[in-house]
Amino acid sequence: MHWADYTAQTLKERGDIHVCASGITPSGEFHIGHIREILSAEMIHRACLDLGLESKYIFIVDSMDPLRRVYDFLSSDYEKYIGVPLAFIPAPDENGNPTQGDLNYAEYFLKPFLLSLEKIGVKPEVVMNHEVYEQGKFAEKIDIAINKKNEIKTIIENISGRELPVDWFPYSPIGSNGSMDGVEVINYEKPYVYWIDENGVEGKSDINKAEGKLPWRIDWAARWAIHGITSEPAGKDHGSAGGSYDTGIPICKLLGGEPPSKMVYEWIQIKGMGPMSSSKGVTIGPVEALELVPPEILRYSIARSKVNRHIDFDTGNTLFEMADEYERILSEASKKIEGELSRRQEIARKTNNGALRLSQINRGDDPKNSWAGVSFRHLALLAQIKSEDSEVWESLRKSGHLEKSPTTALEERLERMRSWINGPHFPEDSKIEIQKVISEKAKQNITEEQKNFLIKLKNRLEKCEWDDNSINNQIRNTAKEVEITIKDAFVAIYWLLIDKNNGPRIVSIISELERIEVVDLFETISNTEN
RNA sequence: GGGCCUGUAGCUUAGUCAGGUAGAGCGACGGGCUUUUAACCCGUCGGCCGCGGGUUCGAAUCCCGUCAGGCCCGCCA
Repeated sequence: MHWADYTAQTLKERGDIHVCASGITPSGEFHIGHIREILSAEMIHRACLDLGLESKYIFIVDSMDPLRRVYDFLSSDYEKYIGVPLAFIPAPDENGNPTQGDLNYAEYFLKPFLLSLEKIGVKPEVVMNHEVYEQGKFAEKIDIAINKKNEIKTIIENISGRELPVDWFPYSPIGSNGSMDGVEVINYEKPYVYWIDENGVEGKSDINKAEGKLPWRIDWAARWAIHGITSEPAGKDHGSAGGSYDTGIPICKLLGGEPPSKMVYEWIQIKGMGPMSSSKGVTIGPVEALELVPPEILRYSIARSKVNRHIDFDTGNTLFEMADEYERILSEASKKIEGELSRRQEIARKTNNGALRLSQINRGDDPKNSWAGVSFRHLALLAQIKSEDSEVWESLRKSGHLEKSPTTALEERLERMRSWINGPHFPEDSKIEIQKVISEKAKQNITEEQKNFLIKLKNRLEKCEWDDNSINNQIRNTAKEVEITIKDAFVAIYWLLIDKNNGPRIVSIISELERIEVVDLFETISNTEN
């Protein structure tokens, strides 16, 4: 059974109404790791619906979280905003300077991310956390937290093993300069928290407004209660013993809520580069990813892995494998079952089908409609030697991959394939560049005998039938005639045509090219000294 | 120091929650397509399931121990 279905089944025991949630702090560019946060919850949500439960999916944006420090992509002008909630800070421009517009910092980073989510079919109910504070929905929980300050302190200290300062207070008010840093609480009289900030200014914060916030560990527990969250997968940073999930559970109960059961997902890493980190520039943005990877396959990359396994996000060779795996599972799903399946095969099939189902952009879409019918590898090959899409379709019809017109799924694949090929992530060894003239490297690698062969071959290619069969025959016959091995003959052609000593079946490539193009290239070899 | 996760074929892994003869993909190798490498098709090889103990008629699966790798433990999610 797929992990999302399994989770949904577990949730069913708890009740019939569910709220699945994700929470992310918009402190910088969103990256592919955040997609896992989102999709883990969203897939559970879909699985709940598929199980006949009532469910909604909310995406809580931690817009009330303060700016921690001046990140590398920000100018030093942001110094003054440290400690200020992200919703109350102006968005940066492309140079990292604060802008004058209406857009705040949180929205600035959120907006493009939401667009990407739309493309992968995620339609969350977006909750801006600072608005929840503004609406006074946190007030009751803040009041309880302050009244039960010592109990909460004990929970945090016992479970996390961390010692809190003597003047610790379960609410951080915003001081006179807008920052929560260095503000000391001096009194609480519902609904006001009285404080003195680092400039010596005194003031009060109304807990019914966004004039301060709960510290993270309590904030999280409080929102479970406020929104009635029943499922919130969290990154493994929260999952370790004594982490915020562990303290959140008893705190949530203390605040009168029923916490979700703990679920921890592993992180996505970029292959060979360790964990995703905005500050180190080790990121692939969802926007960038979606330019390369079809949306259902991006979803599949999350759906196929169990939550507790880390994912190596790799835009190189493994992308070929993953995309082809998607196609394969898809075609297996529609195959008729022959004979009895063993229990294990049954499980595998169910899991795969679950992954396919949850990978669809729109819930309920038939996975079969996303079938492209061509492997990524083959498409990559064609996309590189055919500049016009129509030529690609023509070739696919010839090879029997395509009957009539390409499906939308296939058209979109080709479009992304082209941006993948032209971008920096396409694997070097999969690149095929048809040469216009013989390269220096090729000259050095081609012997005198091979050169003779190529010149002879050119003459024949000028007039032979232009199909795989006769081109191949010309090559073999010519090789025989000049007495070089078939292998040497092909190696020479590879060097001339693609500047490498091997590659895909070269005859097929030649026949896909225009005769004139090939002959012109062959022409350039006769002018070389060896 | 505390804890989490992972360890199954060369590589990526399924199967572990519900114990019942170890599955798949890729790669490699071989073959087919009058063709030779990365399009298509078929086949073969390949696993003391990290190691040691225990429970059981039976363990990859449960229990204990052990080793190895990855990761988390600041109001950073």
